[in-house]
Amino acid sequence: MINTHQMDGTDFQKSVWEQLLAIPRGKTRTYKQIAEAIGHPSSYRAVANACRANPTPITIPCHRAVRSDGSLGGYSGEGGVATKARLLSEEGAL
DNA sequence: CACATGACCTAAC
DNA sequence: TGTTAGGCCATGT
Repeated sequence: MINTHQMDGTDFQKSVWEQLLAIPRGKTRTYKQIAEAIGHPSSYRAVANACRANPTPITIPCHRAVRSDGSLGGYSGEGGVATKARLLSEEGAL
């Protein structure tokens, strides 16, 4: 288990990261769904920013966040969206 | 405090 | 199906 509360960032970001960690392996959630999950249904923009501001893409499965259209969106980690697509493919979410 | 940024969303053409 | 335009919110400068 990982304590997001000991990481750097605002409470909002911590909440977002917590939801990301709550996403089961092989599954994907839209940014808007995450926004609703943390109690900020209209902050989907900030949610995407929180993911981008994610300090540890390794510890946090930020690659499980996709767009409502089904597009991958983006990825700040190494390899960019290419790595994101590969990770999802490895997990069977693609 | 005001402006600019971004891994977005929805509707309209 | 692809593109354009407007709205939306937390963060950083």
